[in-house]
Amino acid sequence: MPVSLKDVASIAGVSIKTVSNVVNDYPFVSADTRSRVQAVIDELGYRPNFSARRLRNGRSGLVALSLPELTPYFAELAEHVVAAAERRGFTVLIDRTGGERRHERLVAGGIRDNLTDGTIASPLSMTAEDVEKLRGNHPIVLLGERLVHVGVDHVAIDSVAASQDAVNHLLGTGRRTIAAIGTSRRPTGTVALRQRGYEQAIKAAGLRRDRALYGDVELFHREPGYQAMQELLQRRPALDAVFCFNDLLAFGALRALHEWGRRVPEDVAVVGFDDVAECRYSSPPLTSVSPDKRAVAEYAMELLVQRMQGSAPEQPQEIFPDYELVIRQSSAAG
Amino acid sequence: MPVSLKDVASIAGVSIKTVSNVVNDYPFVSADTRSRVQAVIDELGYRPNFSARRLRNGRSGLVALSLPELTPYFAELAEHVVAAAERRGFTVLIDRTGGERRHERLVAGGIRDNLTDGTIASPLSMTAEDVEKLRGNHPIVLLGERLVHVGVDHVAIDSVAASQDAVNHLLGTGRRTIAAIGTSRRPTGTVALRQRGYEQAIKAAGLRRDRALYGDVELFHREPGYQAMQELLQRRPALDAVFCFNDLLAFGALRALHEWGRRVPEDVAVVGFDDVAECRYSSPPLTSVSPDKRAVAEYAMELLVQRMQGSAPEQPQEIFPDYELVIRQSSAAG
DNA sequence: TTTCGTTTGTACAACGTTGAAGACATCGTT
DNA sequence: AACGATGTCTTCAACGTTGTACAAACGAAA
Repeated sequence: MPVSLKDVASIAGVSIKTVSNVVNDYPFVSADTRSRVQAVIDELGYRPNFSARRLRNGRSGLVALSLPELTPYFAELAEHVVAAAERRGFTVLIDRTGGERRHERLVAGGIRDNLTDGTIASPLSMTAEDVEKLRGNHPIVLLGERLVHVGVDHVAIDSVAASQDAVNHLLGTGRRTIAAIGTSRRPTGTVALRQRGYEQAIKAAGLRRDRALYGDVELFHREPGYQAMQELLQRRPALDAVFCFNDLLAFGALRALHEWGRRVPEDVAVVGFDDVAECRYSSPPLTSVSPDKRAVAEYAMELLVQRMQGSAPEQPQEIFPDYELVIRQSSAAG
Repeated sequence: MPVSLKDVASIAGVSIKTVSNVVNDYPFVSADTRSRVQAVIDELGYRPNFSARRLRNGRSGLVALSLPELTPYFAELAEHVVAAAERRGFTVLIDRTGGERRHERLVAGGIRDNLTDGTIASPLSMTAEDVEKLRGNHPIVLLGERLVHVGVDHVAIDSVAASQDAVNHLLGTGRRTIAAIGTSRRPTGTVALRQRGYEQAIKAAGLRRDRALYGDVELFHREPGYQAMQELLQRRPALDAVFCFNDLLAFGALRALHEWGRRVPEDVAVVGFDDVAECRYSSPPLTSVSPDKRAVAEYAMELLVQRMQGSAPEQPQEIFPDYELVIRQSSAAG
């Protein structure tokens, strides 16, 4: 049923290769032949067979984007990655891992049996060894915090500095009892860095570290943020600020604060991380660390393309795109 | 560099086909041979070549999900579609069309040169003819409102009834001056249906249609919702309810109402559409029409699989999954 | 022992495409 | 007139896989 080069060739009265040449804009085809062949192509509605092409020349033009889930931050990032890929003639295949290590390992292995030419991954639970062992020679670029000692390119903003900036901003508006939501007993990856930034800022301000101000959390979603905020309010009713490790946690926290009758920002200031679109419309609008998502996507694609072309330097690259703290009402001076 | 069947075969001392048989769990392979071959496969880290397989047997195991953009509703829907596909052994390739007709037409044509086995699409600007002409015999299932007279399967909740329910609910809490946000001068697709539902409910309640209560909008985003709400408040300061054609518009409207000092729900009730996660955390939490997204995704995949297998009935199917109106604080009795 | 059926393995061709290499005109030079 | 250069098109092989058809080995039944 599908139309192949052969069909076009036989009708146009030329060889298969000539049709192929027309399709691929090979220069040495006479205008006459070209238009004649093109007419038949249009007539029959020929479309190149992707698999055959890839089988022959080893490139699929596909790039995998592997994300834990399609939450707002990742969705916004994905939009930028798709755009960046399109500019370079690649198609993005978005793979949702659910943060499961088994699935993520599959991805590092070249996703679904070498279907794609390269992978941009934002791993949650994958370990350094997983990446090392499984990627083989499949080009891969990691988004988000670096897994220690992994010889792989990666692109991420400086989470420690950004977190410090966020907490310093809270300190600057006179807050002194600053909680954190998104912490963990055994912090790894992103959590470890943001937690470190928080602690360094607290310490630098001469405040003491208070474990009761840590809102531990399993997932970076709204509901856990809501829960954590409630627990914090029970333990430390006098807290006057919260730094949330991502925006969703902050939205949950805002709801809890509202229910407890705490005014934001008068009683409690709140800062988030990621600066998703929702920040501008929450009540009150949320102050947030805003990574330059476009830059993250652009750098990631650029690195990946270099790897795929083999034009990248030997040693793994690390890129830290810009970020800024976007100050909104949720952290106005109390 | 990559390991092929040939490599495995030569090392294991069997034919290529035997290795293939082991890989594909072909029954008539002795346990002995099987384990020996499997050992070599593991040893060499063999992975089947996707393109070669597809070239040979005509199936890629890929399904395209074509969406205008990765806004919250589509992102949530995508999660469900990915899950539904995974259950059936398919991988989803998410394609972001940007709502551009040119891009959507590409998709209907079998996305990127028959890379996928089928397509689930949520078209924005594609016309009936586009679909008819271009899909060829590529299996396709449409999400969202039906394009008139298109002979293609489609899955969507009954938008007219759902909109009526939403407006009736507002009427039931005593509201009488009910605006709509998301309308259009020349409504098509989703907009047409929701607008019709709104108008029918208004008329059935014996109220008169008031063009000044229509908040026309270009995009279903937060910002246009915000703008539209402001204009409505200028034109009809006494309005006591707003029905928004999706949640993002409603979030924008909430912000505008807040800035104008209108209390929600006391002064103005607000209802949205889609019931995205954000609804439960907005201020106040947003009443919204909640489509059974899981069912939408499940039905769509089921239909698509049937089409791909050729086991679907001749005439195009239409499926209307369940929905419910989830009532939250934003529309509590004023 | 012969015969037949079952189990296990192999050889071959083909899927649609493109790179390499070459055939064949045509044309301008010498 | 012979020559190479150039432009245009073709032939051939190969990418890695699997369906088809068949061969070999084996055991059981006659």
